[in-house]
Amino acid sequence: MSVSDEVGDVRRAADVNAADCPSRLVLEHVTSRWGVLVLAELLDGMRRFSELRRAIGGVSEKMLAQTLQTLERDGFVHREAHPVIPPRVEYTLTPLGEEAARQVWGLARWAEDRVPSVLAAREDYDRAKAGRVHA
Amino acid sequence: MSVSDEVGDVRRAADVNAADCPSRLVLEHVTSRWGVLVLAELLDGMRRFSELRRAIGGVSEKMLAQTLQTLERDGFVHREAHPVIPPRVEYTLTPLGEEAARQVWGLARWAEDRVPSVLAAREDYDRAKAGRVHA
DNA sequence: GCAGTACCTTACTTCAAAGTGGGTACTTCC
DNA sequence: GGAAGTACCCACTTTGAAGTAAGGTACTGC
Repeated sequence: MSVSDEVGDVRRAADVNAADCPSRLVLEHVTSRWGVLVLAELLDGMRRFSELRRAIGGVSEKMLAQTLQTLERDGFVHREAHPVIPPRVEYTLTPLGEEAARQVWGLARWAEDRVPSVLAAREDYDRAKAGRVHA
Repeated sequence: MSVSDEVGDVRRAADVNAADCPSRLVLEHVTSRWGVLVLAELLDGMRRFSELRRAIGGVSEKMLAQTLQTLERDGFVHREAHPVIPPRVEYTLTPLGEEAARQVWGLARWAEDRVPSVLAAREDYDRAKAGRVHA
């Protein structure tokens, strides 16, 4: 008899190690290629669509729009469209989104810092592997 | 004149917002679908290949092997193969990998906790959108 | 002597993610 | 009056990530 019988609720039910757990999707959305960068950028404050596009190198309009929609649907970003000409749409983090953003921002910062270590590790690995092939 | 002229080194050069920055790849490896789960699992200590396979629901042998190789090459995971029969291979985190694992573990935990909030947000979003269509 | 175990690798296939190029509707700038 | 800016959407194509299935080794146990 497990912890959550009796009622069909989700007390402690979420488990990322379960293949069909919804937490997997939540995780995949915030750690997605562009999701990470959008969240990190928004941590700095409100941004317009084209500001995000310019800030995040290499993102296409399509992917940015798609990423923002996913994040909005999950309740991480708030979208405010002003019915003016030219169109003005402002994106901000929700409290929930700020929690996520803080974590991925840390990760992004860490990745930047550790680039030299990783590059060195890769060289070691590749050299060791090449050596094994020739031997 | 920028901060890093004079020498061709990489002082403060890493920037995740630059399309061609290596930090992008580092980030993508640790935040990859299976990478997150492998790192989080290894935070608990040494694991064998088949232990990881059993622990992480839904991962195929191919993807697990591939993920472990990527993480090993980047210097996050240490692989120790014992030449015995049947083969025994032990995976552990390197100090660098532990830094990454701690962060993604936090993210995984957070995702589990926030599943109800996200599910609720999605319902709101979908309901609002459906309403707009019918109106 | 065949199944089973452990740790993969390779080949083939599938499918979703991502890029490309177009269009919209309206305004301001030159 | 033509270009540029704004915030997208849509259709199409390409890429690459992932799943499936099979093979391979060197044994152990039945």
